[in-house]
Amino acid sequence: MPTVSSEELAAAAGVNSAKLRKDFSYLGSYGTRGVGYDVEYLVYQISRELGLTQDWPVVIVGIGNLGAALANYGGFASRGFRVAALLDADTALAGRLVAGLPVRHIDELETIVADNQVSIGVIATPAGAAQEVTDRLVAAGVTSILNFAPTVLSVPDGVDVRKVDLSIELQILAFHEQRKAGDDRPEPDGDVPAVMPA
Amino acid sequence: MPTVSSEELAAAAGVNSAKLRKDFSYLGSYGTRGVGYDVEYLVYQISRELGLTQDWPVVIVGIGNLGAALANYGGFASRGFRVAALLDADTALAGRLVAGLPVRHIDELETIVADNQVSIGVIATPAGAAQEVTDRLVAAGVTSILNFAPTVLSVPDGVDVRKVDLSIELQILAFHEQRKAGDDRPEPDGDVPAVMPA
DNA sequence: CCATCTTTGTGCACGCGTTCACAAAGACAT
DNA sequence: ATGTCTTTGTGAACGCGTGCACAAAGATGG
Ligand SMILES: NC(=O)c1ccc[n+]([C@@H]2O[C@H](COP(=O)([O-])OP(=O)(O)OC[C@H]3O[C@@H](n4cnc5c(N)ncnc54)[C@H](O)[C@@H]3O)[C@@H](O)[C@H]2O)c1
Ligand SMILES: NC(=O)c1ccc[n+]([C@@H]2O[C@H](COP(=O)([O-])OP(=O)(O)OC[C@H]3O[C@@H](n4cnc5c(N)ncnc54)[C@H](O)[C@@H]3O)[C@@H](O)[C@H]2O)c1
Repeated sequence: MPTVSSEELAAAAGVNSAKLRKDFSYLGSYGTRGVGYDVEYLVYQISRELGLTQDWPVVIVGIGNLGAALANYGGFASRGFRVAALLDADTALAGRLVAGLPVRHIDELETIVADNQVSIGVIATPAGAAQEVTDRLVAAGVTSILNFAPTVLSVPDGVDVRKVDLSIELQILAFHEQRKAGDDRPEPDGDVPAVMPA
Repeated sequence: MPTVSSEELAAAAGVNSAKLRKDFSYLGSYGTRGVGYDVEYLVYQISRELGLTQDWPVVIVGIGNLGAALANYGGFASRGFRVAALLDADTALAGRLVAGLPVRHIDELETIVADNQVSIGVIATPAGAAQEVTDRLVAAGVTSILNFAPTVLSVPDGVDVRKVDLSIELQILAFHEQRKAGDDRPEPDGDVPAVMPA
């Protein structure tokens, strides 16, 4: 039986082995003292706890540059996500195949969500349409939204929203970049704090 | 002079006002007791500290579905980022205009990075090419990388990498989704922990 | 069956970020 | 000027996640 110790896993992940064991302990006692963890069983338990053993249908709304790129992304299917439908308001797009799926009109949203029991929606529309699309998704029964539009969405309690914003990612990089440059070239005026958390 | 209090800002941001004041204090004492913060001056100081007052040239490598979508993203320029060049290995793409910029061949990478003092690179190539592209970017002088390819990149010390992974965003949503569903339908067998950190 | 050896599971202590609470600062009115 | 009132800036307490350290579990060999 192939096994792995918390020490090996911790080294591979670059974390402390005690933290790893404590995290695993929240899922139950799946290890064998003196031996380690049964790899296959551990993978299954973690997958189950993370929700990877079930199939999650998702809809993508807004099949423009970004929406099409997302639809083509293979990492989707390989992690248990199935694209139930691609939706767009543009009637000229309707029926066109993107990543092997036909683009359907936004007015089919309610039917598609209900028929496929979709609980996760991806928004790749322009910012101006994002709130309206969100409201329709929520009304149709979607309770998790991944938002790529640069807007803050308001949703009722019980609905989760995650926002992906390229600008913020770049700003974080730029911030560290500035600090790297500043280390050997301190600001001449004293308005920069002497100490600041990293 | 338009001002704002830490209490107002905290309410708007949904955080504790003391935390907000302490955070601001790391940038210096820009507030006036009994009044609040001068909005314009505060915005400038925060912008400067975050590196938003300077112009950051970036290169995007891999102008496929995703790379083109990123190049078209307007949020780039509005936050002080300037796309210095679009690079791709496909010679058929060379010269084609994407978002108003010509696609240039990957072999121009070193020259472009040096000429424009590019310190930030965005990788949107297939996973198989990402490490090779990274190595060339780093060798050319890039010290911050935003990676969209589903691979872990290895870089020397001093180089920052941020990874954007749609699958993980969806997995986080799916995890919470599963917990929502599980609240009213507890698992019959006892292998689910009674308590677990949110 | 007992001894030994490895590795888990976890109590406890430490450190850091968050929050409380208040003295000091400064605006503004009288 | 002096007093009052608002809001900052920060010392101190609190809470939580991380890491240490070790007893208990269980495999393995004699
Ligand atoms: N978060 C990021 O990093 C990032 C990166 C790039 C783009 N974006 C954002 O993603 C969104 C899409 O970008 P894009 O480049 O694909 O834009 P796009 O214009 O190419 O595509 C938008 C699509 O949405 C459709 N649409 C418009 N209104 C709609 C509605 N009410 N219902 C359904 N569909 C509708 C349009 O027909 C179009 O096909 C934009 O908001 C953009 O700012 C975000
Ligand atoms: N992180 C995410 O959420 C997410 C989403 C979608 C796609 N992706 C990933 O982004 C990457 C790009 O996706 P895509 O759909 O645009 O793929 P794509 O195939 O449309 O584009 C890839 C581009 O990279 C170019 N390329 C290949 N090798 C290169 C090299 N050595 N140097 C320079 N350019 C090279 C190709 O010519 C092509 O134009 C993939 O790795 C994909 O898995 C990530």
